[in-house]
Amino acid sequence: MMKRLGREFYNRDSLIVARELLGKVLVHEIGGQKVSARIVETEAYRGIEDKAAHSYSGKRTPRVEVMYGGPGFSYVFIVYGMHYCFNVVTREEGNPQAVLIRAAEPREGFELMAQNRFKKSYHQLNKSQILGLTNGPGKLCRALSIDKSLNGEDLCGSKLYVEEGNQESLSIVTAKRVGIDYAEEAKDYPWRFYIEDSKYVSVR
DNA sequence: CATCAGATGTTCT
DNA sequence: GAACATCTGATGG
Repeated sequence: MMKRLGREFYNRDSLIVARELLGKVLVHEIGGQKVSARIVETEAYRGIEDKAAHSYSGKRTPRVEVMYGGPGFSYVFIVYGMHYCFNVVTREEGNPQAVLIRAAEPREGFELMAQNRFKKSYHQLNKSQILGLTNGPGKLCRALSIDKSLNGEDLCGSKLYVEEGNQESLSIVTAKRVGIDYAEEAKDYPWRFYIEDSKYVSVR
């Protein structure tokens, strides 16, 4: 049984949390079932001063409200009208930062993930479907049954949380964030991180 | 393989 | 109306 990350882990700058989440395991327990995946790709969104962040310039709408709360809660929103994105809220109350979880490697609950993504049994999936289970922010949410009902969920609880992975040494790649062409100079900031040798990274 | 249209909730214009 | 922290299926190489 691995240790669950506590409140203080999340109460730091998004750039630190984004790096340190790599290799950790995202867990969702639903009705006795446990689904989990090893985080391999993240992006930091640094709040008020980050033109790519939903909370840029202190913008405050019902959607982003949870980003203004304390650290260690989930921020789930809908992108392009049909997909969910899962973030962990970082920094103290009033400082609206977050880390987007972009990709992960399936670890437990393969059957449920296969059903959620393809309405098929895991052993019926081809290679490309297996690699496509959780290699993107929307896919990951679908596979792990993460939707808007989990917006604002306490990640220090026992339903949706992150736990330590094995203490391996990772080769981390730093890159530009994805899908934020509108963000002017911020679109080029190197605030995306991924594990170099993972097959589940969304884009290279 | 690559490219592209189409799906559509929330926010902003 | 338009744009968006995306994915899928169709079409052509």
